[in-house]
Amino acid sequence: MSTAHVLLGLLAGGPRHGYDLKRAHDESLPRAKPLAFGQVYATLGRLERDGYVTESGQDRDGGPDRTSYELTDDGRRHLDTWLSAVEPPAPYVTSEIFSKVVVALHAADAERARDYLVAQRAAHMSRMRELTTAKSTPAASIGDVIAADYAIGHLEADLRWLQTTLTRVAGLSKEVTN
Amino acid sequence: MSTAHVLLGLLAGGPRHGYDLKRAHDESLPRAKPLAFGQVYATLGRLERDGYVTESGQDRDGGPDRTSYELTDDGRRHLDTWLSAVEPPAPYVTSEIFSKVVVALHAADAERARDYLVAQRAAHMSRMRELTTAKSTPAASIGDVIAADYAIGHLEADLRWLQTTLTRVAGLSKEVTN
DNA sequence: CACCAACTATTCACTCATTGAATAGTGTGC
DNA sequence: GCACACTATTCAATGAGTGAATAGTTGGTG
Repeated sequence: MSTAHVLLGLLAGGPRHGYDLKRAHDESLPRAKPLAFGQVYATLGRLERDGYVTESGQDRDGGPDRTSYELTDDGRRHLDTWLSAVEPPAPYVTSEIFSKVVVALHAADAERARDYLVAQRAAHMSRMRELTTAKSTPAASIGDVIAADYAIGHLEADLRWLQTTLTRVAGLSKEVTN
Repeated sequence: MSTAHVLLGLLAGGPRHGYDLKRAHDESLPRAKPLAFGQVYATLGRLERDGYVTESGQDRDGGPDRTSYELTDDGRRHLDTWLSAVEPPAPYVTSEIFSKVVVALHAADAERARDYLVAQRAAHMSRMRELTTAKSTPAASIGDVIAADYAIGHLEADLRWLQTTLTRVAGLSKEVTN
C-alpha cells in the first residue's frame, strides 16, 4: 500500500526513529488501521535500501538506543511525485460485500443473497450512527473530521448499493442460476 | 482477501481445475482485478491443506493434464459461514486519496493539498462518465450492472468527499501546520 | 534496596498475497 | 513439418502483515 509514502511524509518534518513514526502514523491518520511495529522497521529497511532515507544517527534519551532516519533528496522527490500524482479512480471493485453477494447468487440462491443483504444493511446503519455522533464531538481535529467524512460517505454509498441490489435481487427468483 | 472464499463459491457448482477457475472468477466478478494464474494455484494449495477442497481426479481433453478440485463437506460449511457472516462496516479508512491529502497537509501545505484535490476530482468525474455509459449498454449482465452500481456509488462518495474537503482546506491558510 | 510492572525501541520468524516468468503439452493453419 | 496460439501448471521472488521475543530504563512498592 502507501505505508511507505506516509512514512516518507512523516519524515518530511525532520528525522525520526521507528517507534516514533508508528505513533505519529496512528495519530495523524485517525481511522486508519494502526501500524504494527514490525512493519515500520521493515518498511524503513526497504526505504533505506531504495535510497529514500538514511540513518541520521543514534541517540538515547532515557531508554534504549534509537536510530533516527531522515529523508534523502531522492526521498523528497519521490514524496513530491506521489503527492502530485492523481490516483486512478476505482480501477477495480475490490469489496468483500460485493463479492459476497455475487458468490451468494452463484453458489446459493437469491434468498441467501437477500438474507445477507438485509443483515449487512442493519450493521451498516448502526455503524453510521456511531460515526455520525463521533464526528460531532467537540474534541474532533481536522484529521478526525475529514476521516469521519470519508468513512460516512462510503458507508452511505454501501447502504444505497445494498438497497438497490436488494430490490434487484428481489426481482429474480430462480432466473439467476444461469 | 476473500479470493479463497470466491474460489470456494465457484467450486460449489461442481469440480473444476485451476485454469478454469481463473476464467470463471474473472467472468463472474466483472470489475474485479483479474486473478493471476499463480495465485489460483497457490490459493488452491492452501485450501487443500486446510481441508476445504480435495483433488477430484485428473483428466485431459485435448491439452495437457489437468487436476480438478472439489469442495469437501468442511469446505461447504466454511463457505456457508462466510456467506452468512456480516462484514464489519468500514472498520478502517484505507484509502490512497485520503492518506495523500492528510500527508499533503502535514508534509507540504494547504495549497499543495488543494492542487491535488482539484486534479483528483477531474479524474474522478471523467471516470464517472465512463462507468455511467458502460452501465447502460444493452449487453450488460446482472453482474455487470451491480458492479457498475457499486463503482459509481463509491466514485460519487469520493467526489463529495473531495468537494467538502476542498472547501475545508480552503478555510485554512497556515493554521494547519500544527 | 530488591523487585516487578510499565514504557521505550528494535528484531525475528512466519504466513499470506501477488507478480512475472518459465515450463510443457496439444491442436491449427500455411 | 513448423511456427503459433491456446491450455495448464509450477516456480522464484517480493511485499505486506502479524505476533512474539528481546532488551534497556524508569518508577513505585513492600
